Order: sequence, then structure tokens, then C-alpha cells
Amino acid sequence: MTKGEKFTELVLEIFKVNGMLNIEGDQLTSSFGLTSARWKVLGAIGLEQRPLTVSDIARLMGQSRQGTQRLVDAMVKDGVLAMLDNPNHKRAKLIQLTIEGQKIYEELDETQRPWAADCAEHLSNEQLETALTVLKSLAKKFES
Amino acid sequence: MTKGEKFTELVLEIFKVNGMLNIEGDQLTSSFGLTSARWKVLGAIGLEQRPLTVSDIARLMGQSRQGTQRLVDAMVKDGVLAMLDNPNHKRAKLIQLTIEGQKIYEELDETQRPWAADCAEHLSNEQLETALTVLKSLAKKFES
DNA sequence: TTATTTATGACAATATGTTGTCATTTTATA
DNA sequence: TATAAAATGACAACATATTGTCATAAATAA
Repeated sequence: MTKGEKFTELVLEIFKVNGMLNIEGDQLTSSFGLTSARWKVLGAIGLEQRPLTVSDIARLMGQSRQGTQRLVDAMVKDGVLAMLDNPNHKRAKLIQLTIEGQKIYEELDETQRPWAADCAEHLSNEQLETALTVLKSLAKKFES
Repeated sequence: MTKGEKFTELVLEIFKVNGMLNIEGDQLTSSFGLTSARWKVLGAIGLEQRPLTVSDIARLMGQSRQGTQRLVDAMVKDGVLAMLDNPNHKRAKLIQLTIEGQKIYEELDETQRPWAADCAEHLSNEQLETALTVLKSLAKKFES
């Protein structure tokens, strides 16, 4: 089997696991009134520890600006995110977590940690590292 | 960094690369009037080399039966797939490639092969193998 | 400074994908 | 065989995601 064929198999597996991870994420977050997609937005802001514009969040998530905008708008409406005036840009508001958003973010972190540990249990550090390297290499290749 | 944290990073990268691969697939297939999602359906049937039910295809793709049904219906309408009566089931038709579908499948295979080889170029066989192992292990963990 | 290019939000169209539900068919079980 | 359980297609509702377009704001270049 050539490397190209192996790669093709990897691609199909990425598609499959992506779907499964979204379902897992939906289950982990449902009791907080969130979804997998919205959790990612929360995580992007939470990780950066500072208010971000919608475009910033989209870039961090590797998704379209427009799709991210819709998620952010919905989350603002739901009260987990808030918009701040941006001194550097008249239209591009800064998005931050509300108190409730912060609380959910922290509680979800507590939920996610043991889940991730369980998922990683039967994988070695080297395996995880290699898989990550491969995916990052692909992301870099496709990002232009 | 714990294995769990490493795993979390891997998950985020899977999300990102999944989106990028869909965009790549859309570009590779657009001149054939297809999309990434429909190409996967074509590939599932093409690989099995025999007519499949919609449920079969959904299982192979690791996606919902209903979503797959919609793709198949659209592709039948577009003339790349055809439905056959199934001697084993009154309602579950067998889906097969039409002549045109077969032609597109083969031409796409020619397009995809050098693309995959190029993607895999800077990755070793061991890296690909390990990444595949990790993802398959996750798929297995989540599939129940 | 002025003109051009780029970035951004807003809105819409379309494709993709999951979940839920129902009726029907098939399969498994008692 | 008769009943219960599971599988399947059909249809709908909803969430997610990309692409396209437009007007405006910001950054860059001339």
C-alpha cells in the first residue's frame, strides 16, 4: 500500500471521527444548554483569556467568519457571550464571556478533563504526539 | 503536558483539518458537478464494488442514515446513482453507480491519487500508520 | 494626503449533518 | 407460529458550515 493510499484511508477516518467527536461534544455540553460548535467558541475565547473579535475567533477555529458570526450572535442572545465596544475598530466588537459564560466554561473544563484522559488512556504519548504532528502538518499544507 | 491535554489538542486539530479537507474535496470535485460529501457516497459504493442500501452506505461513512438518504436522493436525481429493486427487502432499494457515475468515479480516482501522494509526501509511512491507528482507536471507542 | 486594497459585519442562499417521529418491513424471540 | 424487537425509508425540524455579496471601516500604498 502506497503512502498516498494510506493517506486516503486516514482522510476517511478523519471524516468519521470528526462526526463522532461532534456527537460526543454535544452530549458533554447538552446539560449546559450548549453544543459542540458553541463549546468551541467558548473555548477559543477562554483559552486566549482576552476579548476577541468574531474574525479572531473564526481564525482560531479554522472556520469561516460568517459561520462563527452566527454562533456568536446566538450565544450573545443566550447570555453566555457579551459584546464590548472595540476602541480599535468602529464595527468589529470585542466578544467576551459573561459571568455565566465563564462559569459554564470552567464547569465544562472539569467535565472535559476526565473525558479526555479516558480517551487518551489506551494511547501512548508518542502516538498522540505523532498523530498531532501529522494533522498539524496537513493543516499547514491546506491553510493557504 | 498530560496525555489528556495532548488529546484535547488533537481533537481541535481534527476539527480544523476536517473542515479543510472538505474544502479540498469540494475543489477536487467541483468540475465534475460533485461535492466532498457526494464524493464520499460515490467512493463508498465504488469501493464495495456492489450495490448497497442507503443504510449500508451510511454505516460505511459513519454518518446518519437520514443524511445519507438525502445525498443519495440528490445524486439519483442528478443521474450519478440509480436505484435497483432489492430482492431481500421490499422498501430498501439497492443503490448503484450509473454509467456516468462510474465514469466520474474513475476520473476522480485519477485526480485524487496524485493529490493524496502530494499530501503524504512529507510524512513517513510510520507517521501515517500511527495517525491512522490513533484515529481508528478513537472511532472504535466512540462507535457504541 | 489620497487612492487602493484589505478586513469586517450583515444578510442571504445553499449544502451538510444530526435528531426525532412514523409507518412498514424484516429479523429475532418466546 | 405469533409476538416483540430492530431496521429501514420518508419526512420534518434544527444546527452547522461554506460561499457569495454588499456597505463600511481600517490599513496600505502611491
